[in-house]
Amino acid sequence: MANQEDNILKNVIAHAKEYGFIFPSSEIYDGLSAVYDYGQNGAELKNNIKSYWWKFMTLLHDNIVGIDAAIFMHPTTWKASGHVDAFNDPMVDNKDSKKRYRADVLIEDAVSKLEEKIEKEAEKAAKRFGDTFDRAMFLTTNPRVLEYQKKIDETNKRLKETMGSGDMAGMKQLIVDLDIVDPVSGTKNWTDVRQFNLMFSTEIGSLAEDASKIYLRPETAQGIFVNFLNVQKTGRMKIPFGIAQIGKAFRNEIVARQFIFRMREFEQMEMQFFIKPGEEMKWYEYWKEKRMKWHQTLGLGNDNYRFHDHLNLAHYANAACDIQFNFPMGFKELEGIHSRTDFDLKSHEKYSGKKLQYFDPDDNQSFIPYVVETSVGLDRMFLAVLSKSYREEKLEDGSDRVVLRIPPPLAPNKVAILPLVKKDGLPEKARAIMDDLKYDLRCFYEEKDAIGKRYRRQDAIGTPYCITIDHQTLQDNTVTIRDRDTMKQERVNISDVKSRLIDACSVNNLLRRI
RNA sequence: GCGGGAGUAGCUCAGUUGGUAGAGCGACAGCUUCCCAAGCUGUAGGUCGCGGGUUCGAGACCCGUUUCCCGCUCCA
Repeated sequence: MANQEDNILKNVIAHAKEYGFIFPSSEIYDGLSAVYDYGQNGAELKNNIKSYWWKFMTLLHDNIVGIDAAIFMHPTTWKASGHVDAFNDPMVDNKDSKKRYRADVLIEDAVSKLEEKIEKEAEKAAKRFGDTFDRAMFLTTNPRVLEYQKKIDETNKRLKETMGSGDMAGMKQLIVDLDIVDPVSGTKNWTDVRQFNLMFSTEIGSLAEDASKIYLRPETAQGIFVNFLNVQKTGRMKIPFGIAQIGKAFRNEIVARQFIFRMREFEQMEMQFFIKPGEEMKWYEYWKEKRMKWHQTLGLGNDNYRFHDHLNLAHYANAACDIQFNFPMGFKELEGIHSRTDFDLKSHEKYSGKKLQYFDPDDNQSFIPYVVETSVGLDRMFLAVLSKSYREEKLEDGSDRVVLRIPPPLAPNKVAILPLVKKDGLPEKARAIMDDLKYDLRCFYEEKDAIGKRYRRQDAIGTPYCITIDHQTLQDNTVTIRDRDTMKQERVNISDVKSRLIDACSVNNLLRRI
């Protein structure tokens, strides 16, 4: 079973490359780990997914507007968001409690416990010896104290060394040697110590001495939060309202694998919805339902989606869940829906010294809004569509075909224009038909090879319709429309073709069904 | 990050104990005009992932490196 599913992913990856959807980045130089390029068909599919999302947010909701913030942001942004602290320290997880600690803090705590032990020994001795107690003498001669002190000195020395050299293994060994237990679970079941440096950095300013370090954003959300007031004021937005954004984000993942599921450079489609404090659970439920509906309307199969509640909440959230999708490698996160409270705006207020509040004219009070966030991984969405569309079919006549049953509004090409033969004026007629369609529909023209072969080629890239121009076309202005999924053909008048195809292939019509 | 496997034409692969690369499919051009990939003719593609070593000689052997896949680990 698992093996079969592995093969599906493998075949999808091979198909994606062979038909111009996804290529490994800089492949002629052996590629770059966990970085991929979208090819001629992939770029179209990706743009169509973006369009479906963007229009859903900004056309269907008159209280949601879109922005496009820069990838570079002021470094303090990432202090306020919590990313600098969480991403740049040596961290270690306890596998039982699932809690994450700074390794150096754990070790320092252990040292202070040893110091407390020495102090206790000294107090005990002081009681026993009364006035004759010589503390300095005791501390330098008592064997137990000396043992503790030796351990403290040694630990401090090793901590300094490992921190200085970035020796994570040495730090882990220190945790093991000190028998440090997790205060929550009480176990010593630790992961390796890892330097969390998940943000990519670069320098701004071309003069080396003036250059200052800045980060490539690890999430797009902060671009929305820092623009909260700009948008609210210039757009005269009234709460509740949302700000949507599609853009790239970057994370230097330790392990990035599974094709485009986890990449170092990826794209997010995010909407932050600003609301009154106390109403967050209402809106959280509202957006859970809305977003699920958006996914299911694509028609990839409702059983392939499920909610997954977060048990361990991130530092900013008071409720969070994923919409998971049934990928070839199993159910995995496709979209996150988080109730972020006022964590982000409050933090930006603190760091920037600027008020980030909303004045509510109803009760003449200003407050920091709460936020409900929905965030889709665009590349994951792409993988969801591609992997569920991919079919290896056995036809009635015994032959095979590979078809991408991509929802027509998302398909890279909407229609292929195929003259049955390349003579007798059929190509000219076909070109004329295409010239009429090309403003509204992405067309693909081809006259080479047998018609059946051309149909199969279109199946492989997910073109939902093929128009075939034959000799009868020249007589009565009819063509056949061949359906990708049923492979059935229907003869229709040329004048009816355009509206029919637009009906079936437009993103806007898909939106109407949500 | 650790362990295992793989990297030969666009794709799938072959290449016998080391003697300086092949097939099928595909692509392209022409013929054929046949509505569901399989007719005919011809053409173009590879310094065998990269670097080094052993050897008279390496796609084959050794070392390093890189990319991908699988398992473990990890995953705001």
